[in-house]
Amino acid sequence: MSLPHAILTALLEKPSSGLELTRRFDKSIGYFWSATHQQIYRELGKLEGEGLIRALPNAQPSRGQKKSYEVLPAGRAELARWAAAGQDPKPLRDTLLLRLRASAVVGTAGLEAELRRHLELHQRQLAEYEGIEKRDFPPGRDAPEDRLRHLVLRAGIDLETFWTQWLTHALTEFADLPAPQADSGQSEATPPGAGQS
Amino acid sequence: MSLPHAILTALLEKPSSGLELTRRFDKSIGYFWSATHQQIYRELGKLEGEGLIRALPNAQPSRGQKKSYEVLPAGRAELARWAAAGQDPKPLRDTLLLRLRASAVVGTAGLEAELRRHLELHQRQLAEYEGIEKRDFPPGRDAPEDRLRHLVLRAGIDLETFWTQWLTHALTEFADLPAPQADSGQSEATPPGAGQS
DNA sequence: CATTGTTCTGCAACTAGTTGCATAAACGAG
DNA sequence: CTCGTTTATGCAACTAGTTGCAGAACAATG
Repeated sequence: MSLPHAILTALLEKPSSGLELTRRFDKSIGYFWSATHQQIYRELGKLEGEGLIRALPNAQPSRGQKKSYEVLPAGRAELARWAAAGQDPKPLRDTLLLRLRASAVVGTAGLEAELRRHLELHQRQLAEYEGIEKRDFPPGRDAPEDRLRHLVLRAGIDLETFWTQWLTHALTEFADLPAPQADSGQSEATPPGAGQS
Repeated sequence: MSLPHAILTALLEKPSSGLELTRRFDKSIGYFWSATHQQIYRELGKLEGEGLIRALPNAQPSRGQKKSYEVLPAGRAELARWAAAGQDPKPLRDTLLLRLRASAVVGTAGLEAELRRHLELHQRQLAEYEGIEKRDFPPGRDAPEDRLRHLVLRAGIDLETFWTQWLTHALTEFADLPAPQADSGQSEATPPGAGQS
């Protein structure tokens, strides 16, 4: 139940149309809460129905016609309420870790390349974040809202740093592993051409 | 599409009934892929239907009666295929960061307590992981599968470490913020009792 | 002005995960 | 032996997110 609030935040920062929101989600906001344009349109409709936002009056409402929204007081109040409410962090869900664990049973074949690929992706993302930091947060800004936004960006940077370090470490571990077998489990006569679904 | 593979992994490590699986998901596997017992039962049914696992013959099949499963060769093959296949890391989705960003617009009231609470939760989790590390991975083990499992645990430890550090940093930032206002945005006459839902 | 491509909006169907509850056997206590 | 509790299995309905596609306006071009 966070997408509506992500949209409210984005609209408070700047009133926008569905497509503009989509683009902004692809950039800054999407870095920690991604959404497709279909989700966004659907949610805009709901939010309007609930009286939390409204279409800007100037643009006329017809299909294929740009329609911008702004947040109403009720929307702002709801966002404030939600931001302060208690919410537990939801447990991690990571397929790479899962695959690593599966590999402990079923063999590490092919995994190393995958680790390398992920390392590269995370390095790229890290570089992008650091570019943003240099551009948007030069030393010596301290409007409170800048500090908060910087804090969020820091989380992104530190997370990507963590992943690149962990992946690098994982790769060195792999380097001196016995050798990638197709199956290192407690082999119980797995026929070579066993097939599947 | 990872739950079936998580189950296959768990069953390869040790054939189990639905409830046993549920318990194991609450512990080790659930640390990076959580699942409820309903999900697990549903998925066990599907996997059996697809011929990837089968019920152990000894136990009789009646409701309320324990029924254990083991992985068939086809299941092992499918797991190996999946573990080696390419999968992009899916983008971060974190409500706390989102709420922090919202707070930059709508005011930081109540947020500090929430940060503190999360800090405590992450510290607790970190302590638990470290306990497991001490217990299950004493120095000097190097069976390849132990190394892999340790690597996964390391990821958990390092992630929790990251969060505790980031949250600590965030709290010091909060300490010298102007003062938590109910609304620090470009105030446009937000009536105090504006509403909700 | 018909044709084609792009921008912008949106519906519908599907997949994955969650919540709430139902049922059946097993076991212990009165 | 029956009543309540625990263990174990499972269905059904709901929520959130994803995928695939389609339609309306607008702009460029022959």
